[in-house]
Amino acid sequence: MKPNGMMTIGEAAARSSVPPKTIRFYEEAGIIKPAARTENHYRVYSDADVETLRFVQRARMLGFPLKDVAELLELYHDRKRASREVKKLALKHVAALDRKLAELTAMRNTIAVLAERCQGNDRPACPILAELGATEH
Amino acid sequence: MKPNGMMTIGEAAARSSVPPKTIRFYEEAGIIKPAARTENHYRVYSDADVETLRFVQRARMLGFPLKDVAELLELYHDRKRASREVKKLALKHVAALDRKLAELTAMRNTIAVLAERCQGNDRPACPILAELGATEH
DNA sequence: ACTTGACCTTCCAGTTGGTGGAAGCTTTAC
DNA sequence: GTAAAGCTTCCACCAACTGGAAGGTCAAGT
Repeated sequence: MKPNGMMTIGEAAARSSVPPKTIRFYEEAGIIKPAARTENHYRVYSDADVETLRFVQRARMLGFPLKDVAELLELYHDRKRASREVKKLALKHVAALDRKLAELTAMRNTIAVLAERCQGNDRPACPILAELGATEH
Repeated sequence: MKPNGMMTIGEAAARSSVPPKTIRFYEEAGIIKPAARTENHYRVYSDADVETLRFVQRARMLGFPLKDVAELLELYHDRKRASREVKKLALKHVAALDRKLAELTAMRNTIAVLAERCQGNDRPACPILAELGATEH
């Protein structure tokens, strides 16, 4: 564990697992505060900034949209937050994931069933194309 | 059932459930062949074109990426195709869907577990934020 | 001292699959 | 006759980055 220190974007990237390009993008997008600069315009990051970046990274890995990540970050830094707000965002995201899962599962099963019925040989007959080309539903 | 007839993009859109904008986009993207034109530059569609659009629409509803839709369409119009090719595309897509499903399911479960442990009240304590802000993995 | 390579900076383009709107021409309906 | 509806093209925008070009800076090696 190194003590507090300022670092360049490259090191902050290495420590947070967020690539430099993405850090700049988050800054531009208003997800994180603009970094301080050295006299030669290099961005400078503190350990606290790295923590923030890690937070963003974890939230993204859980699939939260960036807008929600920004809100979560605000709540994270607000000592007077109500956990109700956080839970609301989390449950909203779970609901969105459930919708997406249902959609993808339906697709997957439809195609898998069709593929199973397809011979997969040299001949043209194919239930997959037949289904896609069906005139009637 | 109307007999064969030429129609404008609006009617083709209505019959195929693919909006005019999207039809033009598919043409621009090379998914479908450029439509014939009248002397006043209006696009003209035949019943066969509508069939093609419906094919594209169904393939998209099953989540096939546009590139794969283009390939499927080519196979669909090739009487000498091997169903092997079609099946290969279908199984590749099933595999992609399975990967996505695994990813989303993992996200969903992680967040659901965290949310369950969150009181969701006025107070700031929150396992969701705690997890996102965790210094150690 | 100088050069090379690895950083950093900004800006622009591309990705995927469309959607919305502006500006302008036709055609249709009243 | 005129206005609404529908057609045309082109440009911009959504998410969430990623890649590359052009140029500035800095540390190390010779």
